[in-house]
Amino acid sequence: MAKIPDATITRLVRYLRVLERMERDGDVHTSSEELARLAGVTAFQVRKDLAYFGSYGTRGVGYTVPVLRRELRQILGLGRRWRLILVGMGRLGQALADYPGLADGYELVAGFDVDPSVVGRRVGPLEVRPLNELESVVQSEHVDVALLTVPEAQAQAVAERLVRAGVRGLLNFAPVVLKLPDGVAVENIDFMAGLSRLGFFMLNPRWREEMMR
Amino acid sequence: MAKIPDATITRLVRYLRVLERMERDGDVHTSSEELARLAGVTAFQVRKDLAYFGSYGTRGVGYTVPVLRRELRQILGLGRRWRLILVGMGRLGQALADYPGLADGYELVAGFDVDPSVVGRRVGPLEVRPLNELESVVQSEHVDVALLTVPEAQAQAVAERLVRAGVRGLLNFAPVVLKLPDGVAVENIDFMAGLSRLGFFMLNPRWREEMMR
DNA sequence: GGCTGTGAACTTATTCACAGCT
DNA sequence: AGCTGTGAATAAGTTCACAGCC
Repeated sequence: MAKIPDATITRLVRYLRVLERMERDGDVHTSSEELARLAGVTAFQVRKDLAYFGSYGTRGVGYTVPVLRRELRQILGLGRRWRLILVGMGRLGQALADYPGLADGYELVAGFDVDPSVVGRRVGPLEVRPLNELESVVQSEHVDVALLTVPEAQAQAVAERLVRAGVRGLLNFAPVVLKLPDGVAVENIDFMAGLSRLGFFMLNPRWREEMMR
Repeated sequence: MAKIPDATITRLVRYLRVLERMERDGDVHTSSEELARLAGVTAFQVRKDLAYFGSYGTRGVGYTVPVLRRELRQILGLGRRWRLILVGMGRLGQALADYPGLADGYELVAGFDVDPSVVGRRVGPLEVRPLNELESVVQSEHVDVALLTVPEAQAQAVAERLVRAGVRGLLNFAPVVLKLPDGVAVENIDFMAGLSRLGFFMLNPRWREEMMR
């Protein structure tokens, strides 16, 4: 099977959001046209993106919202409930701990911090544990993914500990490029990088067509 | 001048980070080779990315760290100090308000919330203002960018208010695709989308080469 | 001699047109 | 007749090889 552009994966997430809204609104039937409009892409793109994975619609008819939704959730790994931990329970970690949207496809099993004044506190559904329990909890609780919300300076070291302990995926909120072995999936949520890109686009409003200088 | 891939912009941010570390470490001189290694890309890519904007090195010699750093900051709009506001002072907003990294190229001028129990409180360097002062502050304080940290349900409406008030850039933390007029720069910081992509990559460790099914 | 800057080759991604089902 | 699924055409982005300059 063909190699899949990772822009496709990003778009699948969008389609899924659109479908989930449709399902909440009670819509049962849709088309590549409508999906495209609501996701802000072209109908060609929708069909091509889906075609990488299979064929989920009916020619001449369209797509059935709950069916396509289920398939996309499957593809994106939301078929299983990933087990997550939060590492770093500062304000960002705390905000994530009781973000209700997480409850959907994920199970938050623990939160860690080094700071003794935070350890033991209850945050959302979690009691904060000391960082030295990290390895044992990752193993005993079969943790899949860590949300890394520690300060920049510690991010690389903590990430390495997590990988050694057996975590397979990392959602990194620190503004550093983590160097980790292959086989570990990493996504970066880097708002400072976003701000810098924003600066560029504001300075160059016509950057899509022509460039400054 | 040529059209610039936006992947290039994302990489420029990385190069800048590498250069800033080099400068802190006192390195004055570098090469496309070294930059590439530290940024995790190829030397060709570094040179091509820079070439879109000008020529900042010396043939046979390499690049001067402070010079290239200054140029990249210029390109990414860090030459000027953007004026920011925070809209939504929940835990995420609060975490951003006293994130020290922001102080660098940005000036946080105000924070807003609807919740009367938050309004008036001091958060980091800010006193939280009521949302109905939004328009007047955006104008009087010449706000460039809003960091949008309101709940999903309000994001679109608040974004529209911000744009009408004259904000030119939006860093959107809500998991929705904002529909806004052209000319407004938007960057999305969407950790739920990141988690979904992570799920895909964990299910398909060889996604780069071959695909499942 | 060595490293940058860049046109040309190649690879990947998107757009399109239409064949294939229902 | 209508809308999906997909091979082929086009466009975009990356890699490369080497010309240009220090």
